[in-house]
Amino acid sequence: MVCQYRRRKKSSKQHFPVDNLSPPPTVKRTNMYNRSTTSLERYPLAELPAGDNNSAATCYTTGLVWDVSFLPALYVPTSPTDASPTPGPLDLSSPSSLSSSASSSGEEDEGRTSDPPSPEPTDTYHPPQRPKRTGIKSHGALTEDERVAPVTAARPAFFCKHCPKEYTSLGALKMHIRSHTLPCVCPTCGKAFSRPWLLRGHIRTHTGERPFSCQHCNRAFADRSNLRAHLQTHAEVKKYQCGVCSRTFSRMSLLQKHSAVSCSTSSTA
DNA sequence: CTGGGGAGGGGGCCC
DNA sequence: GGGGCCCCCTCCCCA
Repeated sequence: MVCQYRRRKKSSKQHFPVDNLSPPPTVKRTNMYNRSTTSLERYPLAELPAGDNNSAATCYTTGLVWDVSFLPALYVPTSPTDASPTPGPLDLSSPSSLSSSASSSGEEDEGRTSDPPSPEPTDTYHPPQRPKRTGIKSHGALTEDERVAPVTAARPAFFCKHCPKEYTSLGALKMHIRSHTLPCVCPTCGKAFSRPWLLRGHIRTHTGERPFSCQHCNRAFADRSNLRAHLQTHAEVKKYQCGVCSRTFSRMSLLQKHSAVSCSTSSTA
């Protein structure tokens, strides 16, 4: 018995919610580590130059330069030509760590699952490009999943060996590594998840449980986020607003489509 | 084409 | 430090 799941791929979060009703996530998530780039990517569209949405995206991307600007403090170019997909930091401490089964020997999955049916992440993931670093000297006694770059006294960097992501705390890195090792396995269909609550939510798809109901229409949902999205349909003013025509949408994707089609000409003119 | 639901993922916060 | 939960987000599919 195989659960039929649609193939999903996570793309980079590069959209810009226009949240007129609540502070942008960047306000809420203030102090932690890796959210910075993502938060920057969520720069509200309405705050971007309204005359050129495409350029706005470009400008926004350019805005990442701000984020990148502090990276030299963290990154050490392992070589002047370190643009190759081969991640330098991974080579520093354990050249064979990549070839070894990191997920099976990592700190997370061992003993957590009997036999995760999901393919070994390290077998399939090919790190695209490790950002260049400054100050990487040596790695301490971490698991082979974890690499640390003692770059600055204030901000040590831990980064995942499975992907280019980096963290300033080991706990955050370990949390992230779970997304690679997927220690939580559905007993019904065998699908693996990174966190128990994700698994619980998935199990609801089997049981049909819908604990989250809309107070307006009594429609029930298995996922709170979906209920929240649904509540947007009841709202007169939706969460995402077009910076050009001020029309609001319940979903960012709808706003994007709208901006690309309806307001594209006016926004680019 | 638009709007909405379903499912899933990631990071942050709190305990 | 870890677990649980939350919020936000994305993608796919369908009406």
